[in-house]
Amino acid sequence: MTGQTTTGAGSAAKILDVAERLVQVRGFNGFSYADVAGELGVTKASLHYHYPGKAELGEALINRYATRFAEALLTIDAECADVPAKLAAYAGVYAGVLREQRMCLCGMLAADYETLPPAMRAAVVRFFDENGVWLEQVLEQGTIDGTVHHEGSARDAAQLIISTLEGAMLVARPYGDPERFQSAAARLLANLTAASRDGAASA
Amino acid sequence: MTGQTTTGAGSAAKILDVAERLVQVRGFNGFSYADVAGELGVTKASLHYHYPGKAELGEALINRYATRFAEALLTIDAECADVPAKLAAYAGVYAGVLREQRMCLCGMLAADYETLPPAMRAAVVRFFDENGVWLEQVLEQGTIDGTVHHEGSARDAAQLIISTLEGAMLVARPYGDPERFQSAAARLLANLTAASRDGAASA
DNA sequence: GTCTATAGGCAGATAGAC
DNA sequence: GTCTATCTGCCTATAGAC
Repeated sequence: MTGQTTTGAGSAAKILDVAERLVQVRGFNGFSYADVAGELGVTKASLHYHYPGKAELGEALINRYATRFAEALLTIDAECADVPAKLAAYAGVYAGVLREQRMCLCGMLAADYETLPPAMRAAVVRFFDENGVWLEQVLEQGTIDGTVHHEGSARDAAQLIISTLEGAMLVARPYGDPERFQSAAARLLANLTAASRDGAASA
Repeated sequence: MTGQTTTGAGSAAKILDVAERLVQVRGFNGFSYADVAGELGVTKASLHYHYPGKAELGEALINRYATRFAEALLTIDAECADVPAKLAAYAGVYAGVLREQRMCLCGMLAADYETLPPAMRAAVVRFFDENGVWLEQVLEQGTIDGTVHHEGSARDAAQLIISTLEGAMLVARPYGDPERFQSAAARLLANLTAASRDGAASA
C-alpha cells in the first residue's frame, strides 16, 4: 500500500490475527506473548517491537475488531432490503463468530473488564455504544415502517438485543452447540418482528 | 456442626468467600492464591492445605455456588404464588449478584471455559443445566395455567432466559449501571407474560 | 492448621547485536 | 525487524518446622 518492503510485511496484522483468536477463545488473561510468538514462529521480543506491551496490543485488537464490525454494519445497511432482514443479518454476524468457536471479542473483554487497562476499558464500552446506536436507528426505522414492534424505547430494545446475543454466545460455547445460539437469536428476533401482531411480514 | 475445634473454624469457607468474589470480578485467570491469602491475612501455603490446587478450589467454588442457587430456587418455589412472580424472583437473584458489582460465577467461568480443568468445565455446564430444568418446569406450569406465553418449546424459552440474563449482566457491568440489567430483564419477562395478549395479570 | 522457606516455571518487558 | 540473552517479578506448588 505504501511501498513497504515485502519482507515481514503484515507482521503486525498477523500478530493481531493470532492474538485476537487467543483472546476470543481464552480471554485476555488466558494468553501470553509466548503463545502468540510460538504460533507465529517468532520470538517474544519481536512482538514487543510491534506492540510495546499487552495494553497496546489489546487496544489495537479492539480497534481493529470495532472497525471491522462497523464495516459489517455498513454492508448490512447496503444489502438488506428491510429492517427484519437487517436484524437477522446482525444476529448472523454473531453466529459467524461463534461458528469459529470464538466468543465476541468485546463480550470476552467485558468479562475481563475489571482487569483491563483504562484505554481498553474505554474501547470496549465504545464498541457496545456503537452497536447500540446502529441498532437503535434500525429499530426506529422498523417502527416507522411497521415491520418491528417493541414496548418502551428503541434504545432499551437495542440494549436487549446486544445483551441477548452476547449472552447466547457466552452460554452456547461451553456446550459446543451453535444451535443453542441460533434458537435464542431466532426467538429474540421473533419477539421483535411479530410481537402482539399475528401474520407479520416474512423475512 | 460436627464438634470441630473453634480455632480456624470456617477457614475453608472464608477462603471460598474471598475466592468467589475475586473470580466473579476478575475471572478465574485474573486472581491468584496470593490475592486470597493477602485479603485473609494468611499465607499461600495455608490455602494449599484446604485446597491442594486451583482446580480443586475452583470445583469447590462452583459446587457451593450451584448449591446456593438451587436453594434459592426452592425458596422461590415456596414463596412465590404464581409463575410470573417466580420468573421475576429468578431475575431478581441475578440482579442481586450484579448489585454487588459481580458477574454470575458460572457466567464468568463460561467465558474462561477453554482454560478450565475438566472437572470445572463439567460443573459449569451442570449449573446451566440445572437452571434450565427449573425454568423449563416453571414455564410449563405457566403455560398450563395461562400466565405465560411463548412460541416453541419450554426448553428453548428457558435457555433464552438464561442467555439473556447472563448477557445483560455481562454488558451492564462495564457500564457500572444495574439499570441496564433491569431494563433488559423487565423486557424479557414482559415478552413472556404478555406476548400476543394485552392486559395480562400484574406481578 | 498455619507458618517459613524454597523450588521451578512462566509472565511481561528490555538491552543490544545483527 | 528479528534475534539472543537476560532481568525481575509473580505464579502454582511442595517440604518440613511449629
